[in-house]
Amino acid sequence: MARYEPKTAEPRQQARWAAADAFRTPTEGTGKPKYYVLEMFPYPSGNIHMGHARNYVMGDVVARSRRAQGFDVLHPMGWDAFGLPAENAAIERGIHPGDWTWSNIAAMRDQLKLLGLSLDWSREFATCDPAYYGKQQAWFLELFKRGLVYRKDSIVNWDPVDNTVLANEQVVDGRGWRSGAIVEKRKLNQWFLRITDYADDLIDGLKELEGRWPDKVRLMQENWIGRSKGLQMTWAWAGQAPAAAPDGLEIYTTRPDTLFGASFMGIAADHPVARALAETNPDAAAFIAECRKGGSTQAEIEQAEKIGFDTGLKVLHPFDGREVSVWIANFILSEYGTGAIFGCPAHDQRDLDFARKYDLPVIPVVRPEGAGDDFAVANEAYTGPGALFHSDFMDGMEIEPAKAAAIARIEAAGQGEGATIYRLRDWGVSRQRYWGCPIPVIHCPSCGAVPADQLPVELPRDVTFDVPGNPLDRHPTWKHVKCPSCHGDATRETDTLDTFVDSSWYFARFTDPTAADPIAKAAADKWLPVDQYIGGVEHAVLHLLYARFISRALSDAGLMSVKEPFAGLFTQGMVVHETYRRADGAWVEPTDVELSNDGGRRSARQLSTGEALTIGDIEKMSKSKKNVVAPQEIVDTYGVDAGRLFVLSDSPPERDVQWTSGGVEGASRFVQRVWAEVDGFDPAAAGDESANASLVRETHKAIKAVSEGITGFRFNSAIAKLYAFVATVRDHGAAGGDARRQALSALARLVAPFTPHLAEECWTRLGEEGMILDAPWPVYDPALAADDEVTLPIQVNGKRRGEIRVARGLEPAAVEAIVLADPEVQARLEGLTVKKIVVVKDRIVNVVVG
RNA sequence: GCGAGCGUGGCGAAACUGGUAGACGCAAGGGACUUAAAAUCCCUCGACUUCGGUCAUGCGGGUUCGAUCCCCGCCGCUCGCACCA
Repeated sequence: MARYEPKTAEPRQQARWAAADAFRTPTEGTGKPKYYVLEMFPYPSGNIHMGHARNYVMGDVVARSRRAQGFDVLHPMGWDAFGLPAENAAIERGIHPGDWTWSNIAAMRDQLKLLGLSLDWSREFATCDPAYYGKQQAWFLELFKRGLVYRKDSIVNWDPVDNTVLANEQVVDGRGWRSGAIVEKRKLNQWFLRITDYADDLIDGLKELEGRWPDKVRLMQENWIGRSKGLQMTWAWAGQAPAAAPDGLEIYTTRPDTLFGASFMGIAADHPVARALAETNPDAAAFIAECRKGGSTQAEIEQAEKIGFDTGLKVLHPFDGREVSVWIANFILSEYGTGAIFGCPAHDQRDLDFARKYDLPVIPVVRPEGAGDDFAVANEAYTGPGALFHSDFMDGMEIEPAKAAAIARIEAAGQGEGATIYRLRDWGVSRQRYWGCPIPVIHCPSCGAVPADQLPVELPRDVTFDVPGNPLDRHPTWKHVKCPSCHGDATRETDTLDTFVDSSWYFARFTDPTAADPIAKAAADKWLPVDQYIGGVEHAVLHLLYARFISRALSDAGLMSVKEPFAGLFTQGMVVHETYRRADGAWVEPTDVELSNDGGRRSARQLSTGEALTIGDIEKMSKSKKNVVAPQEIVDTYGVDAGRLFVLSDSPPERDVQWTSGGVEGASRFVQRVWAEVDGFDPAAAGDESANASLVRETHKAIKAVSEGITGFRFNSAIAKLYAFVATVRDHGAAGGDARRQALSALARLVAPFTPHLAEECWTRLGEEGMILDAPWPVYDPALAADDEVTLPIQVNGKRRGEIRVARGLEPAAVEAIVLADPEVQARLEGLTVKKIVVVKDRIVNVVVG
């Protein structure tokens, strides 16, 4: 009997699939239902790591099993190829970002192909290809025409050394992540997409994804959009109105019921009234400067003391007409609501902290049940339920009715209206970067911003990175063009699009990647939505929210029909590994480590130096900690199938999996065992009748368990069942003939999604025609899986005391009789009174005694 | 601070909607084969035990014939958001 040799078998099967063009997506009407499986496409950093591999293997298990179940499967792959690292490579190594990116893509494609994934490579594209981003420019202009794209001044994080805007995530402790320079706030004219137009729809749509998206992700998106309902209203000035807000002070509140508890007004340091005051009042200017100095790190915000500045301005209370003073306060956010609030210290902790510091009145207006007129708050604001008091027309009302009453009164007086506001802001998409999709707009001194008339607007290749800043800006000719409208001298927009734009529609382009239109409607209508999307939870908000938004916007523009792009979402865990460290603090990679285990005490030694190592935390595989295992090494040592199996076998897919060499060796042993069973099959041996029947039963149980494990995304359980099933097949040495053939045939088809190369080899060895790829999924027959006898545990007062074997489906009354007649049970019950017997059919018996 | 999730052997974990806790794998121990090693195969493997049992799913209560699963209160860890009015 020959050992299974992955080294020869795997390339052999991959060549077979390639020769048959086996993974090309069926396009003609096959009459089969469609299934679109997609893994989040990678950034071409140059290397496929284990995290990628686990992600794509999961997708491949889904794709291969759906195919076997009779679906036409679309399973494409591409490259999210624009972005900063390419420019950094250009700056550091003098390579053109395009060359760097394309050579990385070539390298990664080769690595990916080793994994034996059932991908339709004919649909591959990279977002940095003008054939892709030109189409993106086309729909961008369509949204521009429809008013979903606009320009406005906005305050951005500006890195003065790199001369560029930084995303919030690129600012670490107030410094640029790359340059280390202190980040400035700068006002720039930027392009925005009106995602806030879709805020409600994006929240409401989440409801329909219940059960198909992780609750966590839906919740994160809901919080991110941050819808709140309240009252937007204007307070009239007492005395002379400041020029910056002649009509009064506009505020937003979610607690209009507490209006009678107002004791001060708070405005943000950036509020127009505050800024105007600073021009004439040096103290105010100094205070505002102080506010701006406040750090932006989390710890600093947490500890920041609430400080304020009394402007001397006063407004009139809308209900009782008293005067309320207006303060500039550091804890008011200028970007949220109107940048101004009314302070109600009794029922808001921040307001209370502020009021205590500046000795402002604290007026409780909501009291919990049972509290009297003397209800007061000390240093903790009361935010619980209760009834209104000290509140005139709202006295005695509960909070919700009081809110409605207050809003009605303000609306009747024409001082404001009920309003819903969002935390979500419009999406700023301008980046002062070369390696991105050019924004296809031409600025004309007389016509303004005009859509480019020639698409694609291609990036010029001849750029340099020797000076900081955007090379498009200083390119000698690229930006100088004629206005498409008046044909006068004009300039191109030199900002490029945020790379999240590139990834917000690629799944639609995959349905027909060479179409003349950005999205080929017929193909998109056929394949979308993506039935199963798989990727990291780190994209829970940004990427997934942007993609949902763009799908809605493009649908409304008539470019596609599906508003909710991902019908099913799965977020997979990371691949983690132990870390090893030398006494001098240097990290050591696993290939240079020898582990030993002395009666449970583990120790590590560096192979190259012999030095003792400290075994450190288990962390995400990363270059900096050197705890990386390359897929290539695993393929070389154990074969792809063992690696594919192991990344899914040891942990539930949504959880992190710890890579261990012992684990992958276990997977490799399983591969050998499967092969040994198949290779040792002797069709001539008929087998023993009862063993045959038993093997058929076990086969059908395995089909059921593995099938359910795969569809339920419990790959680890499915694999455990496969391990157990192989042992079962082996233990049924007395079974042969058709029963054994069926068992092995089912085994091969059940392992196929996980270890496809092995499965093909087995298929051929079993004498089957063609490829297992085209074989149908084994069918589970409940009648064949059922045992005719079951084991019933017998409990006495809930504790297990024994068991009996009875015919399956035996009625409770009959079971009861058998149990009571059982001598062991009788011995146990001696001297006791049986109060009750609970019999759950085919499950358990519980005798309750007193 | 707010929100969500998770706590089960030495380790990763399993247990379908409340019904035999620890499947499967790793590590460990013992044995077979071998001149030896590797590989492979077999056995043991939650704790305690007077060997009949007893205790065990973070801790303390509750509901139930029966709780890893449901409810209440703690403790711990992880993640997300973070002065959002």
